[in-house]
Amino acid sequence: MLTITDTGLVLKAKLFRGLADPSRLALLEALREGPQTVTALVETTGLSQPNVSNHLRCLLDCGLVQRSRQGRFVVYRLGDERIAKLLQLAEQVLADVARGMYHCTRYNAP
Amino acid sequence: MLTITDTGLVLKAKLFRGLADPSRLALLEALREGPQTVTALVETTGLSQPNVSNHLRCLLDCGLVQRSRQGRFVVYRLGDERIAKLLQLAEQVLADVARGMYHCTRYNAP
DNA sequence: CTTTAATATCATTATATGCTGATATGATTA
DNA sequence: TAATCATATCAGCATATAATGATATTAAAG
Repeated sequence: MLTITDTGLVLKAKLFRGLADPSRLALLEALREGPQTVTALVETTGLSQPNVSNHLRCLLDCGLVQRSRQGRFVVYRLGDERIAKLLQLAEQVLADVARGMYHCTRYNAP
Repeated sequence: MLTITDTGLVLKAKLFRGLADPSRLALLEALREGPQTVTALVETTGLSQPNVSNHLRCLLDCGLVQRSRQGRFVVYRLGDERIAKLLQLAEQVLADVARGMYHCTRYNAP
């Protein structure tokens, strides 16, 4: 019996939920280009600064990004190369499944 | 500027949200073993029948699973081989990031 | 054609979560 | 040390969504 409370499943769900938001995806995609300061990420994504910090904190807690301070800036980078691979694989899947996704009425962005 | 309303980002977020729930993951993991009827999935996962049907509908709309009728049973299977690859890659990432995920206070299952 | 089995849908509820605006912290420069 | 820049945190609101219980649909069997 594959119970829902199984730790592996819950962790995997958390990982995917980290990726399941357009704002966080925008941040991760931006970081695919290379490390960025918060200010740069705010400009790149057009999100508010608190919102960016919130999402980065979330991604940091989950290990999806790392950070380091440089003077009064904080630089974020992807936490693992395979995060980029996950994003890439998702793109490939979407290339075929995109039509279904597009018409899916659930999980619409606000 | 990588705006949040960018179609690609929104679709990718939807794809990940399809995977971002323990119940749906349990269903997908079960289907990794091979095609299954709804009844079998209910037994395997321990979820209620309406709940399973709801999630399967969601996964179906998004193209993550396919279905076909066999007598009065409906058999579901994964919609694309790469779905399984996504799940596998996620497992590998988790092997390294699991500690962070485990302590992440957000996205806790109900 | 009536009954039963298998699956799907619906309304409701409770919870989770993303966003905003205000504010706090931390680090540099004057 | 005061002022300023960069980032983080917090409370509150609005929305999204997962689960449940009841009910509808579809198909086989008697």
